[in-house]
Amino acid sequence: MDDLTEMLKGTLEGCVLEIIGGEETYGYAITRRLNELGFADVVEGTVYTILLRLERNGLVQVTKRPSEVGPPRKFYALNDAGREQLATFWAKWQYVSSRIDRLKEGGR
Amino acid sequence: MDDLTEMLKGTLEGCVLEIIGGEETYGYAITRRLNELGFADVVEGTVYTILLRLERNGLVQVTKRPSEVGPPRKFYALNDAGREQLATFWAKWQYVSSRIDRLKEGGR
DNA sequence: TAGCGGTACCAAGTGGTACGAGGTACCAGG
DNA sequence: CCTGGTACCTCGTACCACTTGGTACCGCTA
Repeated sequence: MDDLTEMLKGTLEGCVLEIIGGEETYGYAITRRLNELGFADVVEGTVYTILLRLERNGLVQVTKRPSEVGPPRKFYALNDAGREQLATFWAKWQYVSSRIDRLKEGGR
Repeated sequence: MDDLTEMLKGTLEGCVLEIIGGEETYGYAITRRLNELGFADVVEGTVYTILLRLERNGLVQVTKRPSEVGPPRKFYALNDAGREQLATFWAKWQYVSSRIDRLKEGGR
């Protein structure tokens, strides 16, 4: 599937939030996870900008831990604000996707 | 529902394409239609920029017709390239929305 | 021990898209 | 004549995913 980037705007951040909500994890692993999930073209640079934004907006708690196979990892976990933001994201997604699906099924 | 603008990026153009595909129509009416459909905050300026883009990209055929209740209207209809683009849009939407729904339903 | 591939992070700049604000103009009714 | 509805457009802004390029840690192997 080619070039989904425009369609991912506004949703990719929510996806990252959901992944972090599932378990405490770090940027490199999140990228791999997204690729697994079918977002094949999402690259590290993109994920890191999202993570920095989440941190800047106070939605995550960050913990640095050493790794045995490479440089130290920055683990991200949702805080209360993050969980709230995630709920809002899913509400918006539900709203938007249902309207679009309705439009697809012939309008009214 | 508040501020869906980021989530609409990349999908709004497809929605406009779908509306035009349903029947030949014009900018002002498309805006009203989107508002009806639940995209309440979409304003005329947004729709016009999309319509200009569609025209520039050669996806629509444009016909100007006088109106009895105001200034002349610019009617838009899909051409072959437009119909193809619309099909591509729905394929992408299907792809993206299914992956996101899967992520929502606990991952794998 | 030098180099390579995998792991892991970050920064600066680009391009596309929706939106805000404002302007023009046609028309009917009070 | 003036207001409100209809109908079009333009310019600037903000935001987001992406591109490109860089740093650095680690284990393996030639």
